[in-house]
Amino acid sequence: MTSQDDDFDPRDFLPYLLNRAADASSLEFQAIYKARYGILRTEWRVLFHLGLFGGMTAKEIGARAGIHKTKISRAVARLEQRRFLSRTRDRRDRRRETLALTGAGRAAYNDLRDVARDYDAALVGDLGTEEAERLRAMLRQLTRGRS
Amino acid sequence: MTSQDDDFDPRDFLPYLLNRAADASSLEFQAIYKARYGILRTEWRVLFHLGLFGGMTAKEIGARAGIHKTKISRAVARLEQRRFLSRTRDRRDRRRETLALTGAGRAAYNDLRDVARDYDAALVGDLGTEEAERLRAMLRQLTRGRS
DNA sequence: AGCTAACAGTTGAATTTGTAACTAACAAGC
DNA sequence: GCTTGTTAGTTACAAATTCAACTGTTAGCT
Repeated sequence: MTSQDDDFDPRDFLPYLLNRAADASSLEFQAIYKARYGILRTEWRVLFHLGLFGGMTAKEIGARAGIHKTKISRAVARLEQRRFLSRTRDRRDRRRETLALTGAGRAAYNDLRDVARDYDAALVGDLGTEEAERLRAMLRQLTRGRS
Repeated sequence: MTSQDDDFDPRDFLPYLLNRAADASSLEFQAIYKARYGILRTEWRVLFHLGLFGGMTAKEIGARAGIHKTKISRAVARLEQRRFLSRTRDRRDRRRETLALTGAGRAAYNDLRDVARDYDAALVGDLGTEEAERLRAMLRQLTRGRS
């Protein structure tokens, strides 16, 4: 497959384009949750997994979101400090602790979910509804089996 | 625009899907340039801009790639240490220095460009050629005006 | 029971990044 | 020529991330 020709422009490289679009599209939203709740990207992700699925362990969040356990551990500690979540140690298996949002955590989740919805709508507006759906499908496919 | 309904699933959020696909699709390639040349992502990006466009200043690379000048500065320093690039201070404006790949730098660029081409082809294989072109166009559009 | 391996989660040290302040060089106005 | 403002690039310090080693707990095997 490897060729000698000089006909490949790395600016077209999909991982490059994906990274740039990901960075660009995250920037504004990131500024919002940082300003409103003083949280970082990993913390927002933990928040949204708990908001969406209810109680989960750190391990499960990491597995679903593709985030390393040390990052989760530190994000959970900070969210706990800010009283956005609480931990409950499992009776059956005392290594595991189930995480759940507090009232404040759920309020933040609901707020940010709404902001995300609006922001997503703006992006979809740029692309057209049908194209945006195509995009989501392709992004899921690229992630599947590779993460 | 903001709604009270509960009908938005953050797993569909485009920045989230973009970030996951970007991470997933970068991982393998990242492992390759790290293992072969001991370089990081920003260093690879600097390398590929220089390989593609020839001599440029750090500022220009940063502007084109959307990378902050401090990251560029450190990436350039490391690439210089590894003898992948050399600097030439401009006669006309002695604040500026033009960067250019050395022989070793060009060899690394050529090698990695080929790897990138093959890797890109594998991703395109997953999506289909036409869909992949659509994807690139959408990613460029999302980046445009937002970065 | 006693031993070993695996697992959930945390922590410390080294690396990397981000923010702001800095140096050196140029440019424009007076 | 001298001030003031801007620019290219670097650096210092704080914050975040990674990697490996660690604690405490469970499960399996003999």
